[in-house]
Amino acid sequence: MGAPPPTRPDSSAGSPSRVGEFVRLTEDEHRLIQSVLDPVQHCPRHHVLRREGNEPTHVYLLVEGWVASSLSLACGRQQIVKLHLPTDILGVPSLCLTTAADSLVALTPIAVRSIARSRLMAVLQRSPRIAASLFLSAQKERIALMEALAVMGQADATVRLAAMLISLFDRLEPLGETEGDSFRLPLTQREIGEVVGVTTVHVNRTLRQLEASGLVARSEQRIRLIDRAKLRRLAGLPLREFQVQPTWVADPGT
Amino acid sequence: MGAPPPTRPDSSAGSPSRVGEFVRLTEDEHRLIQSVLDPVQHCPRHHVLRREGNEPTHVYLLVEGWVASSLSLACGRQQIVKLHLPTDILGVPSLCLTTAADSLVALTPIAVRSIARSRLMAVLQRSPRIAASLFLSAQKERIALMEALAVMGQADATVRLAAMLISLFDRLEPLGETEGDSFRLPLTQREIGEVVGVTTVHVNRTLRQLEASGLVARSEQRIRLIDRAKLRRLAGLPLREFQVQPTWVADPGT
DNA sequence: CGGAGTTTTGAGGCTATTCAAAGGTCGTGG
DNA sequence: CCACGACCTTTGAATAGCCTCAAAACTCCG
Repeated sequence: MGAPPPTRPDSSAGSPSRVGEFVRLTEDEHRLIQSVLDPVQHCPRHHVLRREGNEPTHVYLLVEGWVASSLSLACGRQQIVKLHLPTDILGVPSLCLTTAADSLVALTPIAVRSIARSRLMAVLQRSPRIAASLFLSAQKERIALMEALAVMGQADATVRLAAMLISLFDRLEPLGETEGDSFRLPLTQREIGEVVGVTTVHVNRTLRQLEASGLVARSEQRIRLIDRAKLRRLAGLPLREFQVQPTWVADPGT
Repeated sequence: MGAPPPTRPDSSAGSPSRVGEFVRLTEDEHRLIQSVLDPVQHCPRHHVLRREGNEPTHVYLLVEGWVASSLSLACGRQQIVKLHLPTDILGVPSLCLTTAADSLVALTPIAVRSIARSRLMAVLQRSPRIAASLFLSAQKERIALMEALAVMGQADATVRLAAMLISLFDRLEPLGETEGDSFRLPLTQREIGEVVGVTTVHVNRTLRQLEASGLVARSEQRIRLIDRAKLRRLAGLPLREFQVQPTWVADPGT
C-alpha cells in the first residue's frame, strides 16, 4: 500500500495532461511541468496508490487506466467520488490537508507519474499562467462534483446510471477511447454501485432495465449508448461550455 | 434577478474573507484584495444574486447572511450543493464556464461585495501567494463536496441530517455564530430537504426523531446539538486537519 | 381577519435494500 | 487438463425507508 508503485519504471512518451486545459502553455511552461514529473510507473488492478489517512506527499498524473477516488464512512460503506481517466491528476484535493481524505485505487492496470507536493506548489508559484489553469481545472472538478451531488440527491437509480454513463462518454470521447457510441467500461457492478450510491443488486436490475428499454447494450466489458440524446435528457444535466483560453489570462509575457 | 443587488450601498467594515485562509497575507496583499472588492450591498431574503444559465461575470464575497448555491435538474427538482456562510466567496466554480452552473439565492437578508471576474483573475496572476491560497481554498471546497457526496450516496436521512448539522456547526463556530452548542438555523424544512436530498415531510419526521432521541433540541429557528460527539460519530466523517501556512508556499519575497 | 407559507400528522405505495442462492467466468494449483 | 475457489452476475422474496398525496394546525404578515 505505498505511494509510487511496485513495478517496471518507464521513461517513454510525452504524457499529455490536463494541466493546460484552460490556458495554452508555452514551450517553457511545458518543460517546467515535465521537470516535476517522476518516471512512468505501472501498477496492477487493485493497487492502492494512496490510502485515506496517509500523508498526501504526492499527486499523480494518470497516464493510462482508470483509478477510483473514494471515501469511506464510519458505517463501513464506501463511496467513489470520482472516476479518474487518463490525463487526470489525482490526489489534488488532499493537498490542503495533513491527512488524505480519499483513497486512490487502480480499477484497471494503470500507468502513473508521481509529482511531489512541494514541487507542484513551486511550479504553481513560479508560473502564474499554470496557476490560473490549474485553478480553473479545480473549479471544473467542483462543477463535476456539484452535478454528481445534485443527481445523487434528486434522482432515482435509472437517472443516476444514465448520468454516469453520459458523463463517462463525454470524458472518454476526447481521449479517443470511444468507438462510435460504445466504450470499454472496466467496472464491476459493485463498483458502479459505489459510484452511483446504489447496491450491486439494484445496479444489476436497473442496468438490464435500461437495456430492455433499448437505451444501452452491453457485451463483454463494453457498453453501447444506443440513444445518447435520450440518455442525456434522462440524466437531466445541461451540456457545459467551458471558458478555454480566457481573455482575462495574461499573455506569456516576459 | 440581477447581479449586484437592489439596495443601499455601504462603505463600512474591513470585510474578512477566506482569501487568506491558507497563506498569511501581507499588508500589500490585503490591499490588493480590497482594491477589487465593490462596495457592500444589501439584499433581502430570496434575492437571486445570479441564476444558473447567466453569464458568470462576477463572484461575490458574502459579508453577512446565508446563501444557497443550487442546481436544478431537468426533472424539475432542485439540489442545494452548498450553504454559503459569511466570509465565503460565492460563484467561483462557474468561472470556468461561459454559463453559470449554479443559482445563488439569499436564504436570509444578506450583505455582499461583488468582484468582477477579470479583476479576480488579474489578482490571481499578480500575486502567486494569493493564487496558492485560493487554489488551496478550492481544494477545500472539493473535499466538502466529496464528503457531501459520500454521505448522500451511502447514508440514510438521519445520518445525512447529522452530517449537515455537524458541518454547519464546525463552520459557524470560528465565525462566532454559535452560542454554546446551539446556533441559528435559518432554513425551512423544505430547504433542509434540498440540502440533504430528502422530501420536506421526511425531513420533519427525521428531525423530530433526532429530537426524540435526545441528540438535538429545536426552538424558534435555533437548534442545539445536545450530544455533539454522538452526532459526529453518527455522521461518520473524520475531523479534517487543514494544512495552514504550508512550508511549501514561498515567503512574501520582493 | 384573511392568506400564504411552514410544520406536523396520517395512510398507502413504490423504490431500493437485505438476505439468499444459483449460475458464470476466470485464474490457480493439483 | 480438470477441479477448485474467488469473484462477479443474475434472480427471487421479504422488508424497510422514503415518497406521494392529503389535510390539519400553526405562524407570520399585511
